[in-house]
Amino acid sequence: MKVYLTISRQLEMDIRDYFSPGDYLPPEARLAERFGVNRHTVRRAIDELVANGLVQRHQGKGNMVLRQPQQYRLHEGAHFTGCLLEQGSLPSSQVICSRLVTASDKLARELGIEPEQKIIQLQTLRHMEGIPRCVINHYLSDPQWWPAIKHFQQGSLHGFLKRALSVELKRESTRLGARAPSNEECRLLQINKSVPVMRIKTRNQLKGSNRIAEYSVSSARADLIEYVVEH
Amino acid sequence: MKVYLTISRQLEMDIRDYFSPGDYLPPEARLAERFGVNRHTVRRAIDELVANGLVQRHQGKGNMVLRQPQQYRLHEGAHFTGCLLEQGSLPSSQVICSRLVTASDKLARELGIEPEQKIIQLQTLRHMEGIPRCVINHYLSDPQWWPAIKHFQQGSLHGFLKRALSVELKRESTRLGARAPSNEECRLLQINKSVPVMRIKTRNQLKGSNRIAEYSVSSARADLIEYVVEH
DNA sequence: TCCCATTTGTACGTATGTATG
DNA sequence: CCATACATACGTACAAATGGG
Repeated sequence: MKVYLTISRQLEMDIRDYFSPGDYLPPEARLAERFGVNRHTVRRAIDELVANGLVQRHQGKGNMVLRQPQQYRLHEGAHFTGCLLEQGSLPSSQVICSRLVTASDKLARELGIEPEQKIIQLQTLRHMEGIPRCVINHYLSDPQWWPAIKHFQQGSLHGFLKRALSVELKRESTRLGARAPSNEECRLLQINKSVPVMRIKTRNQLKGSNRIAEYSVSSARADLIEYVVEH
Repeated sequence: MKVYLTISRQLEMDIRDYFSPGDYLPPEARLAERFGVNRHTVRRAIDELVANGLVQRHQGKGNMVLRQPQQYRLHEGAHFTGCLLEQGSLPSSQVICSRLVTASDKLARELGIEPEQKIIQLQTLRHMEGIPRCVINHYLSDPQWWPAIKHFQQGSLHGFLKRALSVELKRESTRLGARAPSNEECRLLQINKSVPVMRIKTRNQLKGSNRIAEYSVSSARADLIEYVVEH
């Protein structure tokens, strides 16, 4: 029997019984000592856990438990179902970071502005039942909103814009795709590369105008989220 | 710069220039010698190619090239854009197979019928520009349609139903997700496991009734298709 | 800022097991 | 049975990231 597979299974059981998501496994060196094998063999075993999305490696820190083995049966019911049109008005989002950036060519095109202009970037993360499920990058074309926006912490972005700036937004377009997650998405959503993310790109106009005020890209864990379209 | 990454990139270029899908790379030992590195380092480089779906390992035989690197640049423009609501009415679909099957519990639930009943299954594949992009499984709850349906070869299913059976369907629900492709989807869409598929599940009622007449599951290559939602 | 201990990441070397033809 | 080629496992060393003093 392959050593790394038996170790991998033992670690799975350990995780189930003694660890919680967010915990760090013992250092590889210690595990190697405990199992009486070389550190490479432990690494190979942990590779399996990483490939199965159970564990995430953090250089210099350790190997973090993402979730329990019995929880990672994908696509077996118990999905969350989101509404496709609620983007930006989600009440339970939390701001990860917000800053002024210069618009890339691509972003400028989406926002209908000239490249190199300053825009506001806002990154929010949405949890449900304590699990991060969706990360959204909002791009706002009007840098004059910055003094107000930088105090936005959590809740509904569109609600905040209305309250703080008397601005109302109207959906102009919605595009829908899927792809393998970026490294940053893996980190924020606590997944690994094998779990696709669904991506929703929306453009929102200022109400009563046809200028694009906001462009947002949402990435949702495809193993936990399913969207419904309203008819 | 990390050695294994530069080797991996060199191998990608070699594959593009000198290898065809189905070819075998030189043995790892030879590559190690050629690059002046240890065999483990070559293995690590090939791991990257395997993870990107470029190469498959065959113990005792060698490492087989699956496809060319330039084919797998994902999400770099030149997407096809589909409309989310056109399912079943696609004119350019081609029937892969059609048959009478017994409904599983899951399908019965979706169709609102009892399990074990006979239903019609229709599998269609949609090409665009010669590339298979979307495979759809249609399930029709009324087996009496079978004599007519079994002659359906290509075109719009909903159009055919209207012409041949005077039946009109109306969308009742649309659900949207993404996941890694099944083996069958890999085969039909000519992709490998690293390319996610977007899945659209729809339920269609008989017009003027609320019985579900059709349940369909569409799987589209997420690297080539983006859907737009009409407002 | 800098140093240091800890921990993961990369790279080398060697040996043996296992599948293929 | 044999040669070839990939798979696993041992060992060693140093690089790179992290966090605390």
